[in-house]
Order: sequence, then structure tokens, then C-alpha cells
Amino acid sequence: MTEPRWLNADERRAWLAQVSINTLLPAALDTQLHHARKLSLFDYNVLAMLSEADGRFLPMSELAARTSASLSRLSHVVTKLQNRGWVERRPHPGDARVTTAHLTDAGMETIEELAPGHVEAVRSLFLDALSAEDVADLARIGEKIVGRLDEDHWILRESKQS
Amino acid sequence: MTEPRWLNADERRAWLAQVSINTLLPAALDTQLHHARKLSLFDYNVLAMLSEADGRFLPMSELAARTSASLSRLSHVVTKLQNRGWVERRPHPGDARVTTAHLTDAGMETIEELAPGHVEAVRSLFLDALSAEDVADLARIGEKIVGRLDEDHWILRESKQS
DNA sequence: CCGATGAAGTTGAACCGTCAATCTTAAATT
DNA sequence: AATTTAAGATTGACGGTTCAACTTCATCGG
Repeated sequence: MTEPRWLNADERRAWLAQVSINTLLPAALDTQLHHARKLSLFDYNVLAMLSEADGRFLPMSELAARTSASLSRLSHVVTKLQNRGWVERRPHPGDARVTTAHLTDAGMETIEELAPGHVEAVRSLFLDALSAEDVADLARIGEKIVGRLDEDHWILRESKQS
Repeated sequence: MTEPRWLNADERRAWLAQVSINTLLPAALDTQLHHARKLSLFDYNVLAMLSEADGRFLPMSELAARTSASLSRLSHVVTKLQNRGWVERRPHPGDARVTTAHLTDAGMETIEELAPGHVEAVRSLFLDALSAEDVADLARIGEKIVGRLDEDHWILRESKQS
């Protein structure tokens, strides 16, 4: 029953800013992508991760990790993307439990069409607000936070490149 | 039709970290609050903003601004909180278009009960990853981003205290 | 003082995400 | 080898969010 340590001024500012960014940024990007091709930021990230993967496919579990999503959420979304002809499911040859999600040619075309506008939106809503030092600081700080939320998060492997 | 400027290494790291934080952090806090009292982070923020307001009430529009939400979303949520007895709606005496949301005594008790655990969770998932300088940097950078997303965001008024 | 414009707010439908239950297959235990 | 345990994935129901349509009321220009 000890008194909790409330937030000091900087902590409060950092926290409130984070909450606002969390709400406003995905909303703005969702809107842009929805207008362009009726998909969400999450849909886009799924396609983007597949497009960058070797052979343009990944096991569902790995894809879930790379999009920070639950397997359940991913499964629903892949079903939707499959219905639009952008993704295919195939069984994994070596392990019958595993399903792999493959980006189709149509899916690749879609993301290539969408990428320039999306990158522009990320710049204008996010990166253009910041100096190069800010971006470097934010990368460092952001990865610390990600490490707190998930010690084994894949993006930490990427930048550590041991 | 000029070639888009793709993200450089730091930009990509900052952006990917932001996307992951955006997904994982609200999910973790939602889970904590949902276990404690069956409410979401957004519900909590609504109650928190009311509890900090003069007289424990705010017009719907102002409450929407302070929670970075659409009026529609807020209206649905206030209806839910009203059904639980934590919030009341009242007409505004001066302007008949305005509805004010008031925090009830039961609502106040609820947020006082919830606050210590929530602050602890914010610390352990977010702030404890960072040094004091990190927090200050993040506050500064975060407010820059918020300013990009919404020039007139209320949190910018708070810290400028001119 | 009257009509147009726009702000404040609500509502219902459609869509998305979460949770718990379930299924199949691999690995570990004995 | 049989049994148990855990990993990978899917599904349906439920609750939350968004979008568009609508209502009410204030304000501004004539």
C-alpha cells in the first residue's frame, strides 16, 4: 500500500505525447491508405513485410512477429488479403503445422503502387517534423522501449547485426 | 512521377520502432486495465481527463480533443461509461448545442482505484526503459511530432504556458 | 430578422480486433 | 511406443471503431 510514484513533468509530457501519437498517427495513415486502395496500415505492413522477405513468403508466426500482431489477428487479415488475391496460403513442406503466407504478383504490384504515397505520408506526418539528430535519438530511444515491451523483438536483431 | 525518397537507416529504425510501440504498448495497457476493471486504455483516459478538469466536467468536444478522439467514438464510449454509472451527460446552460460529460463520484472512485496500477504499468512498460535524458529528449521530440499531426493540439498549450 | 453556413453531437451499419475454444502436428517424457 | 505437452494456426462470437447520415442550434451576411 505504498504511495505510487506519480509522473514528473518530463515523464508526463513524454507519456501524453506518446498517447497522442499513438492515436493520431495510425489514424492519419489509415485514412490515406484507405482512400488509395481501401486497406489499413496493418494490411499494408503485412504486404510490406512479405515483399521484403526472401522468396516473398513467411510462416504465419514469423509474419505475426514482424507485424507485432497476434496470430489470430493475422489469420483474419490474411484471409481478407487472400480474398483480394494479394496473398496465398501454402502448407510448409518440412513441418505440417506451419502455414506460409505468399505475396502474389498482384499483391506485389499493389504494394509497389502504394509505397511511394505511403512513404511520403510517413515523411510528412512524422519524419519531416524532426532533425537528423532527432531521428537518431528517436531510433535509439524507440528501440529501448521496444526491448522493454518484447525482449526478443525482431527489429532488435536487425540493428544489432552481430 | 519523381522517384520517392526512401527511408535511410535511422529513419527506418525510428519508424519501425514507432510502429511496434504503437501496436504493443496500448495492447499491454489495455490488457492490464481490462483485467483490473474491464475497461480499455481509451476508457481510462476519458475518466482521467475528466478527473483532472475543473469541476470534473468537460464539453464533449473538448474531451474529444484531450483524448485525441473523434466525437463519434467519444459519444459511443461516454454512453457506455454512463451505463456503468461513471459519467453523466448534462446540457450546457449557455449553449444548447453543447453536451457536457461529468465524472460521477463512482467514476472518481474507480479512477482513484485504478490509477496506481496504471501508473506502475506505464513505468514498467515505458519509462523504466529510459534514462532521465531519454525522457526529456522523448518529450521534446514527441511534442514536435504531435505538432505535425495537429498544430493546435492541447498538450502543446500545456507545456508552452506562455 | 431571415436564410445559409457551419459547429456540436448522436446514431446505426459495416468493419475490424480480441478472446476463448478448438484442431492438428511436433517434440518431449516415460 | 504411448502419452503428454507444447507449437502453429484457425474460427466464431462479441465488443469496439469508423463512416456517413442526420438533428439541433448558433452565428453571420444581407
